[in-house]
Amino acid sequence: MRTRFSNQNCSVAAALDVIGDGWSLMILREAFLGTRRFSDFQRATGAARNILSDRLTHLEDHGILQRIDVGVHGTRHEYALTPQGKDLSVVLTALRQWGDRWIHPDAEPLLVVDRRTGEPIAPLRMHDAEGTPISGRHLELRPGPGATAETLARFEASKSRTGSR
Amino acid sequence: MRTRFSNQNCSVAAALDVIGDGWSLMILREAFLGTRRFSDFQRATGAARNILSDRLTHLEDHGILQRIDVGVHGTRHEYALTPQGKDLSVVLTALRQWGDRWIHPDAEPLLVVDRRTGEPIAPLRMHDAEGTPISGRHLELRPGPGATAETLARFEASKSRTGSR
DNA sequence: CTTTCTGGTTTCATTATGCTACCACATTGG
DNA sequence: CCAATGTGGTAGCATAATGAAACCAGAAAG
Repeated sequence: MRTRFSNQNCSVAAALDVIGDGWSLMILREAFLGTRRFSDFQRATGAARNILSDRLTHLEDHGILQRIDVGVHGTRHEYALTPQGKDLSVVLTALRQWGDRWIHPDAEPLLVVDRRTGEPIAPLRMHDAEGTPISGRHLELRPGPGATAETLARFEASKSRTGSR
Repeated sequence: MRTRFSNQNCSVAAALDVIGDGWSLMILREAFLGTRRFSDFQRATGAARNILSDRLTHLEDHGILQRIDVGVHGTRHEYALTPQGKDLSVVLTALRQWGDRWIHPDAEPLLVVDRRTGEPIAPLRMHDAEGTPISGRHLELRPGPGATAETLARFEASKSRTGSR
């Protein structure tokens, strides 16, 4: 079976179990462009109908999309982003900006702009608790409140070897 | 064959062709934790050795990792992040923060902290060109300099129907 | 009341994944 | 120097996921 990652005590792994499949992210990309109907997703992504059906159900089960009845007697519906789904815009934007920088430099297919000014938004950056931009070499990962004993053990081990990373 | 997305004139799709597979992101997560050796990646991710070998080669081919000889006579090597690979830290962080918020609320397995202060970094946000935080409803996607005729046509079509999104 | 559209499900061939075993070369210990 | 062990893979095979196409039921349109 396709390995699931959720047992790894890691939010990255947990997120990947929900959206870590290529089609899911393509569906979400379309959802952020305003697509809501099954057949529109199909046309826009090119996914096979069974795969699309499967992924839409999966995203609904995980609270990313919600199915909303539209026709009068309701076998017809739309898929809308939930707040949890909308919160993925940062992930999509991070991916898009990375792709723009390294794969399509100076030829961005799409721009994320501020609709009030028409100006592209700033590249995403990381900031410290006070809001000051922080460079990659000042970042460090360390166990949090949800760390398991296994996670803690791993950090103990690496701390003695290196200064971590 | 597994469908590739690069033909879609979209940086998200292009990025997914490079890192859009579950194992690739798990490998990158480990790389950011300081892992560099084949067997360490194997232990940490649990990926089968052939899959791991395949993905490491793929990531190297796409400029995310570079293979560095270490043993004296060099059949032994390490995989290090390139600048292009390091630039994925925003993507990983976005995924981690989303997973922390929605899947492990109040029980984050790992925290991204500023190593100088030990304080967790701020949640990623989007900002306009002047650096002011911008809310999701003010964001809009529009064709950029690399948009194909097809992309442009699609935006023309949707503009007439709705006010876009 | 027939036709078409939407939103799927089923079937089946093709690919990718995940094990396990195996292998070549290097290093280590004695 | 020689054996044992570690590293970084490949090879082969069973199983699971994917993708294409056909099929289908209910709703809407005419």
